[in-house]
Amino acid sequence: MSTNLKGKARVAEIFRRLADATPEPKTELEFANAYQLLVAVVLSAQATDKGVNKATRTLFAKVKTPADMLALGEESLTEHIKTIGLFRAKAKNVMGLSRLLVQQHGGEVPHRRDQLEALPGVGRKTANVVLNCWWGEPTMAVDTHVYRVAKRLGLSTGTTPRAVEDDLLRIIPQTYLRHAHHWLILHGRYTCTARAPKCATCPLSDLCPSAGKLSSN
DNA sequence: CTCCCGATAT
DNA sequence: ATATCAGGAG
Repeated sequence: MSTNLKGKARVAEIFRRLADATPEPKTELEFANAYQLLVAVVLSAQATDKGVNKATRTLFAKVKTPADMLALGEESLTEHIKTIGLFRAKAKNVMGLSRLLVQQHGGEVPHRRDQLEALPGVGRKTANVVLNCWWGEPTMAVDTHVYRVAKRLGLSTGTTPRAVEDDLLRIIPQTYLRHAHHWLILHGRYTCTARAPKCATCPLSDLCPSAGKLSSN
C-alpha cells in the first residue's frame, strides 16, 4: 500500500480501476431468462460457475419455466445436477421453489426481496444476485469472494456477510454500486484468490493493506 | 453451530 | 491430501 490515498479517495480509486479493467462486468452463469438465472444461482452455492454451467447446459435446453421443471420431476433433475456439490438438497429446493412460483406467482420470478427470500433455497445473497443481475438494482450480494476481497482491501471489518454488505453499501460511491459486486467477484476469482493471491500482478496492490501478506484474512 | 457434497486447484 | 467453490436450512 504505497499510494498515499485514504478514506473515500482510496475507495473511489479502487473502483475506478476495476471499472477501467472491466467496463461492463456480468455474471459468468449461463441463463436465458429470470427463472433460469434464479435456478443457476441456487445451484451455484459452494460450487464453481463452470461446474454449474456444465450441468445447466443440458438442463436448460429442456427446462425454461417452473412448469417445465415440475414436469421434469425431482428424479430427473437430480440426474442432471449430480456433478454439482450438495445436489440432493439443491434438487429439493429447486423443485420447491418452482412449485411455489407456479402456485403463488403465476410462474414468474418475483421482483421483491421478501418474496424471493420466501422461496426454498433462496437467502439474502441469492436474492441480491437476482435483483442486481436481472433488474439492475444496486444490491451488494456478499458471497465468498466479495467477503474475502472486501476484508483484504480493508473495505470492511465485519464478521458476517450482512455486516460486510452494509459496510460496502455505505462506502462505495453511488455510480459504482450497480457493478460493484461483479467487480469484486471477478477480482476475487482471478486475482485476489483465496489460497495464493496474485499480489505481484494485482492492479490494486498499492491500495491494499493486505498486499504481500499471504495470510487468508 | 452442523449438515449438505462433487469437481477442481493447489 | 486438502482447501475451495456466486450459501441456505434446521
